[in-house]
Amino acid sequence: MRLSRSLLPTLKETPAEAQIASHRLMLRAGLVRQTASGIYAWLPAGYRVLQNIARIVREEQDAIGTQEMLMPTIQPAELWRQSGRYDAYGPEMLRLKDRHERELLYGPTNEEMITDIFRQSVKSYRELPQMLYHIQWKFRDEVRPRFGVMRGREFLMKDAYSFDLDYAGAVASYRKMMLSYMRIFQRMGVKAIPMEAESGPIGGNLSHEFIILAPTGESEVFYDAAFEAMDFSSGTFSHTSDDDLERFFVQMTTPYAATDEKHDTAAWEKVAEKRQGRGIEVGHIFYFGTKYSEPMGLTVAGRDGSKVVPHMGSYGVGVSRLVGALIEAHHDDAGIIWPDSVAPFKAAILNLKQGDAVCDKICEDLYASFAGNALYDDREDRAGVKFNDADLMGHPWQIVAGPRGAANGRVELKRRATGERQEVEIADALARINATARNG
RNA sequence: CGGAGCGUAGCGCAGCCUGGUAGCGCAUCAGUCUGGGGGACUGAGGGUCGUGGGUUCGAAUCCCGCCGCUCCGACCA
Repeated sequence: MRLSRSLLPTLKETPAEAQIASHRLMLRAGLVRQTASGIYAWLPAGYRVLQNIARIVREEQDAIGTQEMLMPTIQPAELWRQSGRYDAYGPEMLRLKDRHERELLYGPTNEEMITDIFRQSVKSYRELPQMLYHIQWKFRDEVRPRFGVMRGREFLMKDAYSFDLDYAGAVASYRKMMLSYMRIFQRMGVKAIPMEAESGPIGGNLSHEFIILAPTGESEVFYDAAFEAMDFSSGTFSHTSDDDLERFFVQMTTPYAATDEKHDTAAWEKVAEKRQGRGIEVGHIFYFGTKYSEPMGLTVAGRDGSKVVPHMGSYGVGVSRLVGALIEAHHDDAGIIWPDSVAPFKAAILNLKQGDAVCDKICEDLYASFAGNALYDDREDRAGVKFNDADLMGHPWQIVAGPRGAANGRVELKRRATGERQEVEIADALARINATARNG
């Protein structure tokens, strides 16, 4: 994108409503604008980040064999009556009526709908197990939205659902999902730790929430330093091997990890290397057996012809929340520091002397070589403005083209995360940038 | 849902207490000079003061209602 022709409204001052760092920075960096309490519009740069996060989620879900689909945001009340949740859910659910007075709702989650769809078409044990997911907007009418996109009312969530013939199968699905989640968060450059959780209104009895560490997180967390060295990149564990899944699950659930709600001081005392900090919940997985399949009449024929009620689980990642959470984990006084894998652009190109033939040529050539994956600051502004905006927006790399180096065909390359700057040949700058993994 | 606060130009704010027809900084536009960390000067544009009603000769200012937003606490991907 050319900055001079982009809707990328950076702010020098912080709007009064923003309190925490990520909210302030998202507004100042021109990523989002609020349209109502807890409801946000995603501007071009913010939307690119959102899509990058969704892309990583998608790739890692696909990698363990989860099928992507898309369910609607609006659901009939009837389905929720079948599960018993229509009355149980309470005022957090946004209820609507159409012109015929039919009762509808804006989905806060999709267990009922996926169960309904599944029961219509799947009739035999031969078709199980299956895992399905979609990335779709949800609405929960929070009493008190706050923290920008981290606790909005409308939010983008990846929700997945597993269907297995029995408990053992469901546990395997659950572990695959946990593995997929660890890979997702690792690729986004954050340390996530699964912690045992209450299963809440979704129901069930096996549940973990994924907490990423950030100094401004909402809850206090306690964990064993053993988590810090773990690596989940592909190759370390196979999602098709039961032994690997077992080994993985044991590794994840053996070291101590708890939020303040479930903190056990006696067990904590025994941890050799203690870590304590703040955390933000970005994912939550549940096994809930037949909580929905049973009342909604989902059955398949078993091997012997008898009816089998599938065991289910559901698995959520807060995609839009992650945008805020990643900023909480990666920022400094000057602005955002995007991990390479989710940054809206690979690099920013700063033309320090717009209108200078040599600078313009260098920048135009550079910009063309990025094929749209760079932000070209071609504004008629002074150097300081461009430096500050680039730092604020958090591009992993800045390529600075000014008259000082341009005459010798050199540019300055700055790494946002470290602040390191050096003058290099143009080709070297491109080589170094391309060496950083685009997709994490 | 309990408690508190705010709404005046794109953003940040003053003015309100003690009514007299709106101001500051930044941003924007034009021009000149500048040119490697938010530059300087000159000039210009932009606000039915959230909204409806009331009091008054006169309301941003006082009174009442409504709407919106935020913060603290209880609750949540």
